[in-house]
Parts: sequence; structure tokens; C-alpha cells
Amino acid sequence: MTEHSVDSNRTCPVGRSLDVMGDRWSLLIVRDAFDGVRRFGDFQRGLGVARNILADRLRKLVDADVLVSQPAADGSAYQEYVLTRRGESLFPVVVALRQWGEKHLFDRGEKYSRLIDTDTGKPVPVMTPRTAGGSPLPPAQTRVKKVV
Amino acid sequence: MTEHSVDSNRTCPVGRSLDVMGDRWSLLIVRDAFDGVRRFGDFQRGLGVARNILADRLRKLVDADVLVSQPAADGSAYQEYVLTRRGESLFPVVVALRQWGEKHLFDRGEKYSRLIDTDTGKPVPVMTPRTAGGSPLPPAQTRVKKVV
DNA sequence: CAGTATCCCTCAAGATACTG
DNA sequence: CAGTATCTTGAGGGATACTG
Repeated sequence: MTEHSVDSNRTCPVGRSLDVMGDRWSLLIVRDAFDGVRRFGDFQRGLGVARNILADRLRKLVDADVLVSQPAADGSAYQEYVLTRRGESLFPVVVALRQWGEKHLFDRGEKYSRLIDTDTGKPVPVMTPRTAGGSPLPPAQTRVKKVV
Repeated sequence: MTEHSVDSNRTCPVGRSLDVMGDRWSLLIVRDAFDGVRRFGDFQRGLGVARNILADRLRKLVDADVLVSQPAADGSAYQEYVLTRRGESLFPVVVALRQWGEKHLFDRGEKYSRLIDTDTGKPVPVMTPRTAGGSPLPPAQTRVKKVV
């Protein structure tokens, strides 16, 4: 939304949501986060987004309290990005978009991609949001490397 | 989504939905359509979007079978844009975004804007999608002029 | 009033090189 | 590996003038 757009777009909850999440990458990042992606490099390869853009989006999502960056669960010296409660409450948005896409944007028989755990060979289950607060999501056991 | 983004974004239903609806204006147009807006000028004033952009978006939404353009219900020689069944099935997306915004992006007590019918002075009710197919939505009785 | 045609410009996004 | 810094490009979007 630009500065020139009419006031109603910023005073409307839909418009304001779109201000935060309505760019080309943010919702895809959140989608991947629901699929258990946590690390910069995994987001980067999965999305095919430029590094600087990804860094910028992650920063903005952290600023917007959609993600938190916290020390990585494995020993590595870097951050991992996990959904906050606010981020998890985007679940219905992602689900609604997914269902609309499945229903209207795929030919019958055409198959959706899923994230595949290259260790187990099994699809990574989509996370369901926690029902209430508490500790952050448990560390992902999977290292998602491939999309099928 | 650009040409360079990784394949998963186009084979994922979420990504594909975002290809169609993920720009700055499309979902806001659909939101207004749910609120009963049908005419070019009403969209234009309500959104504050440039005319050429609006024309382009409307065209794309018609191409994507989200809107249909049909002869205006009043005598006027122009088109009006109404949601198709596919467009109406975006209702959960708009609702999810609205609820997320209401819950997380407004201070307590801060009030949302609503479209107001300037003739009756009453808020325009949000449309609920028809349960099944059938005729297009009945002509809107309201001329929405103002946002409060 | 409902669009179309132009022109212009900003900023998002990409590529790449660099650092701890 | 996880970022940051820099440069460049192009598309998306705005303003405005024009037409039926």
C-alpha cells in the first residue's frame, strides 16, 4: 500500500493485514515456517529469493512480531526463525489461500508439491498451531532439502 | 512471483493463489466487491488507486474468472463487476485476513472503518457468499460514497 | 462516467561480492 | 553458513490528458 492510497485501506483490517503480509514473499515465508522451515538457508533455497530480500523480509516479519529469531537449536552460531503466536494465528489465512488454490487453480489430477524430508523420504507434515501459548515450537527434526 | 522463483512456489497451492491474488490491489478489490461495490468509479474512489491500474487489475481478475463484467443494472452504458462463484469462494481468505488484522493490528478501542451508505447513513452489510450457484448477486441498492 | 494512452519514477527484487 | 553491502534492472504503480 502506498502513501497515496485512500484512508480506508489502512483503517480496514483487511487493508492493514495486507500492509504487513501483502508483499510477494512474506506469506510464502510464513507458509514455509508452518512447514517447519526455520533456517535462513532453507528459506532461501526453498523460495528461490535473493538473500538480501530474504534478510529484509525476515527482519520485517520479526519487527511485526510474526517471527522471532532465536539461537539455533543445533549448536550453530546462527539464528533460527520461528513463528510467534501472532504468526501462528495466520494459519487460517494460509489454509484459506491453500484451499482456494487447490480448488480453483489446479487441474483435476494435477499434483501439488509438498516439502519432502530427504532423510526419511516422507512428506513433512504441515504444522498445526498450538492451541495456546507456551514454549516455542519444538525443534524441527527434519532438514528439508527438497521439494517434490 | 517472478520467473526466477523456485518451482515450489508455483506448484504449491498457496503460491499459485498468491500469483493470482497476491498483488497490492486484487484482494482489496475483492474485499470491496464483497461489500457490494460494483462500479469502476466506486472502486476507484474507495481504493484511491490510479485509473489505469484499476482497469488493469479488473481485467486480470476477469481473466482469472474472479469477477465477471456485465452490463450495469441501472441504465448506464457501462459495465459492472461482480464476483463469480470462484471469486466468492475467496470469502474465507478475506475473512481470515480481516480477523487477523482485527485481532493483531488494532489497538483495543481503535475502530475499524466501514463502508457507509450515504443515502441511509447505515453501514453496508458485508455480503455473505451464496451457498450454491445460481444467478449473479442481486443489484446493490446502495451507492457507496463514503468511508467512515 | 468508464475507461485508454502516455509518461515518469520509485522501489522491489535480482546478482554478486564481501565478511564473520 | 548466515548474513551485509552495493549496484542494476524492470515492473508496478502514479499522474494526467484524452476519448466515446
